[in-house]
Amino acid sequence: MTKASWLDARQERAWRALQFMQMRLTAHLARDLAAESGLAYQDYVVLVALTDEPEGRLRLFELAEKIGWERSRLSHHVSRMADRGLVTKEKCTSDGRGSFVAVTPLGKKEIEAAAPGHAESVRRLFIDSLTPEQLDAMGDAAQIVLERLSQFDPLPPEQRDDKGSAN
Amino acid sequence: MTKASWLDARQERAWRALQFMQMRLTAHLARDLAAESGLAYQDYVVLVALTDEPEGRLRLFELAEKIGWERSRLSHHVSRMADRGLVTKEKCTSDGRGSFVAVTPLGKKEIEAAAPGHAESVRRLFIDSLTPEQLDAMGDAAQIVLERLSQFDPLPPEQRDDKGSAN
DNA sequence: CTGGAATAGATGACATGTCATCCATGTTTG
DNA sequence: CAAACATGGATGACATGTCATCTATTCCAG
Repeated sequence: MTKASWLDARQERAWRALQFMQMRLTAHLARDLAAESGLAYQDYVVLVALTDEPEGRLRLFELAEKIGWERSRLSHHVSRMADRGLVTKEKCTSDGRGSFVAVTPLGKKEIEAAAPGHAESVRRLFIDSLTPEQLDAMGDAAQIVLERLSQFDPLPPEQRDDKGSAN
Repeated sequence: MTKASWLDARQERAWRALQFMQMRLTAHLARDLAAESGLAYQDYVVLVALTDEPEGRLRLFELAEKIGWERSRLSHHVSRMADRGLVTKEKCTSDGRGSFVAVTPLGKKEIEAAAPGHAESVRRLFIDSLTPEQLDAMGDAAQIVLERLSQFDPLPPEQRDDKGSAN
């Protein structure tokens, strides 16, 4: 350890454990998902977000917001998914600039086939390791961090005055 | 929600919050780091792992293990870092196949310049949002998940018989 | 010691993500 | 209404990650 930062041992432990957990967990989940379906984890995220909508479709920017991706990443990825027939792009009539992404029947089929297995993986690899209390504690903590984070986030990357007074 | 999986609402909430936290947090940290130093987050990880060692160097496979990366990813990335003069590769005398990666003075300088700012970001964006108890709880939980995970992990991706009896 | 397996690492082809930029449309304001 | 500006999205160049494969070495069984 020695350096690594100016976090104390405890903080450091927690921080590293979290990072490692995230890394390992997503690698594992992605592997399982790929093995049991033709979907990459990213495809899964997109498809869930879409099928989750009553219309089965969203404007690109809304979808990006919903899943927390950058616009351009989503644009690229949706194109690739469209090539594979998992989604389609539809022009938006009310706003000439925009488009919708919509799940196709194929996409729906794939996601429905993949979801139970994925959920099982999540349970097996993550949820089942923890008590409900621990899980809640993690969820609550994550929520809190997210809320704080959003106070910083919207700012254009410039005006951070660190030691400042606000918040 | 409706579909999304076979997790109950609580589990789902926690799981999603964690994922989002991770995503936002690392994006933010990477942005801060890049703004304040010439380092990408990945560079930081590698350099910390190396400077953390008494010798300032590690075999590639050890480094990969330590930071949880795939070999090939590390190999590529170390090459790029070597091109930038942050690390060097040294032949291993005791094992003709292997090499060491070692921090260079430049790498050391950069990491030392970057570390305090990064630590500050971690504190500001993550640690300070939580009580010490919450932080510990997260760390402990992550540790537990990691340990369970390692029971699955070493298996070659094939022999998973899901509904099986083991564990 | 020798032939086969395992290991360390490099490499190239390809998939994915990021960044800057561009275009078209929409929105605002004088 | 027109000129400036903002927004949604696409795009191409480039950075990064993954996968399969290759080479060189080491290890191990006979």
